Amino acid sequence: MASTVISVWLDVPLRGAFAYLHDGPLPSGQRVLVSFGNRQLCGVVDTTVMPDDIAPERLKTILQVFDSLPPLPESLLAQVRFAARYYLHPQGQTLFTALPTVLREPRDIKLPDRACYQLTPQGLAQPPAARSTAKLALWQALHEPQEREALRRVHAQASAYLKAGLASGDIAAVPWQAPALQIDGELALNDEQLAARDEVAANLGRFAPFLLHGITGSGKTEVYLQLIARVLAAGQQVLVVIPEINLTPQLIDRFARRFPATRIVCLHSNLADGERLEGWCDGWFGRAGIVIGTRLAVFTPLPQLGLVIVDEEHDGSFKQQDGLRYHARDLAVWRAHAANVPVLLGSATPSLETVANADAGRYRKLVLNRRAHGSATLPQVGLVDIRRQKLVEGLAAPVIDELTRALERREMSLVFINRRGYSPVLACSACGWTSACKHCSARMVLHLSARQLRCHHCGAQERIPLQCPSCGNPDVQPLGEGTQRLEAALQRMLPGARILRIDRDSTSSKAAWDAIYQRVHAGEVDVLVGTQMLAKGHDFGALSLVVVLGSDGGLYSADFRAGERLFAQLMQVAGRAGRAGVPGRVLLQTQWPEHPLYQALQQHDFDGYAATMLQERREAGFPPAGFQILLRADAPAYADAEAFLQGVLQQLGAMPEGVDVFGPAPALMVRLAGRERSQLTFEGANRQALHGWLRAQLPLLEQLARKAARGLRWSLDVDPLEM
DNA sequence: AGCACGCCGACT
DNA sequence: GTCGGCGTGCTC
Repeated sequence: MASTVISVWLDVPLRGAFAYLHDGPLPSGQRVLVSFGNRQLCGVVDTTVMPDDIAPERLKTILQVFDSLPPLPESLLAQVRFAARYYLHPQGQTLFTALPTVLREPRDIKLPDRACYQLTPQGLAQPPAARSTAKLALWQALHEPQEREALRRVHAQASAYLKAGLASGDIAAVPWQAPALQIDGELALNDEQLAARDEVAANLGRFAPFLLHGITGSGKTEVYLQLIARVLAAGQQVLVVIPEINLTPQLIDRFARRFPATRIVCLHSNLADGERLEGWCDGWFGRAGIVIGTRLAVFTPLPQLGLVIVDEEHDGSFKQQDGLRYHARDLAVWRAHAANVPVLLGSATPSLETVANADAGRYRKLVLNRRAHGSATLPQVGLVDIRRQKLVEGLAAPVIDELTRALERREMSLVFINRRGYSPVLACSACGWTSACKHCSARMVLHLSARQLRCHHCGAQERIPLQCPSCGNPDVQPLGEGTQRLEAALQRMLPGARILRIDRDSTSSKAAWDAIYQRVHAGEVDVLVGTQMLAKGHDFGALSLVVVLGSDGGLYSADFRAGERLFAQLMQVAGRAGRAGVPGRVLLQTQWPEHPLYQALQQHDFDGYAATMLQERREAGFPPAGFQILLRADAPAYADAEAFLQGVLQQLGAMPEGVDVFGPAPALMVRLAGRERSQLTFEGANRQALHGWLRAQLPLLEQLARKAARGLRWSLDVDPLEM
C-alpha cells in the first residue's frame, strides 16, 4: 500500500534529505511526522529533491501527515534553498530556522479562530439600549465584519457579547476579509522626499533595489509610510525589517496610527511561541498588510508581497551570529528579486557594501539631505585635542564649560561613551594585576552599584576584591571611565543637573525603558549619559550638545570594519544634536584630531569618507571589493581548534586560481566563554568561484570534523562581519 | 545534533 | 563482578 517514495527535510545537521514511504504523493511543503533513528521528528516534504537510492526495505513510512495547515508555500522553500546554498548550511536546518518554533515541533497545529463576525439582519434590527455603552459600541462595530481580536479592542466585554449574539442569532460568523484601508495623518513631504517616494512608486511591480540615503531627521520613515500606503491600497503586503526591538514601540505606534484598520504584525525573538506563529500565519494567509520585525521576519511568507523595506540597513544586528549565519538585509534583497518588487534600503550611514552597489549602479540612490522639520541645520562638530589637556574624570575643561552653559540655558545634553559600567578595568598599582576574565580574553568591568566585576562578553560575575588577588596590595584602582563613573562625575561637576544614564544595565526591562523615555520627553532630564544605544534611532527630542568620549579606540583596530562602524556610529550620534529647530553642537575628545575620519565627521562628509574607506578596501581586496568565508573552530584548548584547521588546510591542498586562504589564526577575541577560537579565512575576488569551490569541499570538511578532537565545534561564516 | 553500541577503570 | 567514561558511527 505505502508505495510512493517521498523526500523529507529534517532538522538535523546533515546535508541531504531523507526518503520515506507514503501511500500516495504529498505536496512540497507538507509537514509530516516521521521516525528518525529512535526518535520522532517533524519533517517537511520536498518534491524537487530526488529521493536517495536506498534499499526499499530500509525505508520507513511517514507516520502522520500534519494537514491542519496548508503545505508551506513554494516561495519559502525557494528562499530556504537559496539561503542554504549561499550560506553553505545544511538545507534541512536552514528550513527549520526559517520556521517559527511551533512549526518545528513534531505535532499538528490547530490555529486559533480567525473568523470574522457581523450582525445578522435580525441583530441589526435590535440595537441595544443606549445606556449600555459597551453593548452599543460593540453593536455599532459589528455593522462591519470584525475579528474577535479587533472587537476586543472595541470593548473588553466583546467575548461575552459575541457568545450571546451567536447563540441568539443576532451575530453570525462570516469569512475573513480585509478591512477597508484607512490612512490617517499623512505629513507633507519636502521635494527630496517627494522625489524619493515617486521614484520608488514608479517602480512598484518590478524588482528595483534602492538605497535611501537620508541624514538623521530627514524623514525617511514618512517616505516609507507613504509608499506603504500605495502598496496597501493595491491590496498588497509590505515587509519591513528593522535592527532591534528597542526601536519598535515608537515605530510600531507610528505605523498603527497611520494605518488603523490594517493588521500590522510585529515579529521578533522575544515573542511568545504562539504569538510568533499567529503573526507568521497572518502574513502567510494574507491577513497582515504589514509585517515589521527583526531579522527573523525576513522568512515570513507573504503571498501578496509588494514592497520590501530594510531600515537602518547598515546595522550589524541583521547578521545572525550562529547556526545559519544569514544577513537579513541580503536575504531581503533576494526576496524582493524573487517576488519582483522594489526593495528600499534606508540609512543615514549606509554600509560600504550598499554604497558600493549604488556606486556600481546596481542600486539606485535616493538622497535626503535636508532635515524634514523646521529650519534645523546640521550640528557644528568641534574636536577637543586632549593631548595637552588635563582631564578631570575623563573630561576636558572646554567640554565641562559647554555642559555647564547648556545646563544654564536649560538645554538637554548627551554624553556618549561606548563603555558601560563604572570603569573598564580594575588594576593593582603595585604589581600590575588587572581584572581579567577567567573565561575570555577580556577584562572584567567594574560595576560599583552592583558591587561586582562583570565580563561583558560571557556574563561572568565576581565580587570586587578588597586587595590585589596577586600581591595583596590594598590599593586596587579603577582605570578609565564607564557610563556609571561618568554619571557620578557629572553629578559632582554639574550640581543640580538631572542626569539620566542609558545603557544596557539601566534599560534591562521594558518598563525601565518606558520610564526613561517618559522622563526625557517630559523635560525632566538635563544630561543623558549613555552608550551606543543612544546612537540607534531613538528620538530624544531637542539635544543642543552632544559630547563624545573614548572613540579613539576604533581608529586603529585590528578589525578592518572598525573604522566603518565608528564612523557610522559617530555620524548617527552627532545626528542626535540639533533637532527640532535648536542648532546643535558636537564636541569630540580625541588624541587624533587630524585623523581623516574625524575630519570627515566635522565636514559631515559621509560620501567622501565612504569613498576613502572603499578605496582602502579595494587595495586590500577586502569586502565589498572581495569576498570572504570564515571557517571557524573552537575548543576548550586552542591547540585542538588550530589542529583541526591545520588538518583542513593540509587536506585541501593547493587553493584554486583566485582563492586565497589565511590562517589558522586566533580570532580577534581568542578566548570567549571558556572556549578558544581559531579561524581560516578564505578570500576571493569572484564570489561564485569562492563559494563553488568551498561548497565542493564540504564533504571533506565534515569528514575531518568527525575525526577531530572531542569538544571541537566548527562553523562556516559566509560574508562574516565579526572577525 | 542525538543516540546507540562498545570496550576499559573505580565502586554499590 | 557491575556502572559509566566518552570514542565512533549511523540516522531514510
